[in-house]
Amino acid sequence: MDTDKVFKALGDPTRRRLLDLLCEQNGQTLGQLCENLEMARQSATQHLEILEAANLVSTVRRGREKLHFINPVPLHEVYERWVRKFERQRLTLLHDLKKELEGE
Amino acid sequence: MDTDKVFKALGDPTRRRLLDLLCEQNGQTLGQLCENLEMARQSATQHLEILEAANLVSTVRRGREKLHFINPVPLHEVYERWVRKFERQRLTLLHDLKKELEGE
DNA sequence: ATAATATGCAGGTAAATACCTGCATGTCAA
DNA sequence: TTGACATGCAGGTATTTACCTGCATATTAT
Repeated sequence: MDTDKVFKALGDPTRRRLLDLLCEQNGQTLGQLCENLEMARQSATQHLEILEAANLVSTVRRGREKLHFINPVPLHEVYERWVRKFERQRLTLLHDLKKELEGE
Repeated sequence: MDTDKVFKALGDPTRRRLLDLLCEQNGQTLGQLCENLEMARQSATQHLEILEAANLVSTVRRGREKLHFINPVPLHEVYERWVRKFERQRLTLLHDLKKELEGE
């Protein structure tokens, strides 16, 4: 997994909106997705390319249409490998802060 | 929580590195953090300001030093409110894909 | 007091990013 | 086959971003 691509992809609100839309209804076409965004089709295409490069979205052609499917695996991997390690800190934060303020 | 600020903050590898450094040792000064980055102090300062604006880092002044503490709460909230909703999709993805390929 | 240290502030530049318009290609339906 | 439709491709621009240099301020130690 390319962690940087995943985080960069998630760093834009339009792309998170696209993932939201696919979460509501998976397998939407480019046109369908565009109806819910306030931007030109080409802009949406670029966002979808970034999501696809991050492996957050997979596509399948059906005739002249392109269907988009969400892939939640990278999200879960990001959580497993990156977010969880910080959760331990929640318990020790106040303790560390107090110690530091006391001059260690 | 400002979701956009959190995601934008996490979208940069230097800022994720800073969070990693704080995870290893909480409460580091700006100078300590800079020793582990290959960039000017002012650049690191800007990154830390972004992390602070996203509430991922809190700071405390001690004399002429500025101590930085990681705050994992926004990360956990991002996970709770945003990542979890996509996990359900993991089970239905293949099913949806198959249905779509068959022409629905 | 003064020198060293830690950080803050004010810009300036180059690259990345997000957006667009215009035209081309491929597919379906009448 | 021809017109309508869905998407692809090639640029162009304006904003944002990441980085820097130079100088200012505040704190500590001698």
